[in-house]
Amino acid sequence: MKIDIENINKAFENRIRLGIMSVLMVNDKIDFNTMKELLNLTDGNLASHITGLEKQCYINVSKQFVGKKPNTTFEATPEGKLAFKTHLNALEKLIKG
Amino acid sequence: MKIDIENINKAFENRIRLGIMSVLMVNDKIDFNTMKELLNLTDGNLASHITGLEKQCYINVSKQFVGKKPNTTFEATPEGKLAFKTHLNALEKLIKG
DNA sequence: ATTTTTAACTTTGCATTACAAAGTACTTTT
DNA sequence: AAAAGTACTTTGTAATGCAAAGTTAAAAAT
Repeated sequence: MKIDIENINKAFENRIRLGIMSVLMVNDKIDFNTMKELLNLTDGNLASHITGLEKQCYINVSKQFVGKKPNTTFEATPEGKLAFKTHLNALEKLIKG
Repeated sequence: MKIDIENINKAFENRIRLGIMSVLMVNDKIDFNTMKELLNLTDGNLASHITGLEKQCYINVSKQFVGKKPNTTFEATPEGKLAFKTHLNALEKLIKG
């Protein structure tokens, strides 16, 4: 009865990144400020977690103008979605002994 | 659609502590070395996470002799079980958007 | 009797992480 | 011109994670 702790992805251990990914599994695209409010974060904190996930290629960040305001949006990559699902499976297995 | 990230307990964020608690939800008591092997940890690493969980009163640690060997066992406190369940509920909610 | 092993830590040292707060740059609204 | 919004980056500090080595004490082996 050895326990599978390897498939628990370090990138998703943190609750903020867990939150970000959860949001991005349900919402195709979401912008900076919406995410910030959903998760109740400071700008800097969100930005840094986003950078982390982007570096691992789990999300894509794109910038455009909406009306005349700059707008940054996030979306999960296929790779990110897969990794997150794997993570959730590992979590589930772990919890169910 | 604000997201509940507060009920995600920081004490259980780490995968090792998550593993420890999962094991202790299923197994009433478990000893140091069994836990160590289950989770594939070094002595020091297990000891430090155990100390963390004990300080929060989520687990109890007891020592006795089995045969003639010292034996340390862990068990989750009622408080710990409740906190862990709350954590899992928060996780589930989060994941299901 | 002395060495080795087992159990369970504690300490050390280093690298990483988390996060608030302040600062930056550029734009737009007032 | 001043204030506010968007999206960062930088700074500073504290906490975390973890392997590896060291410690203590009892037990088993030689």
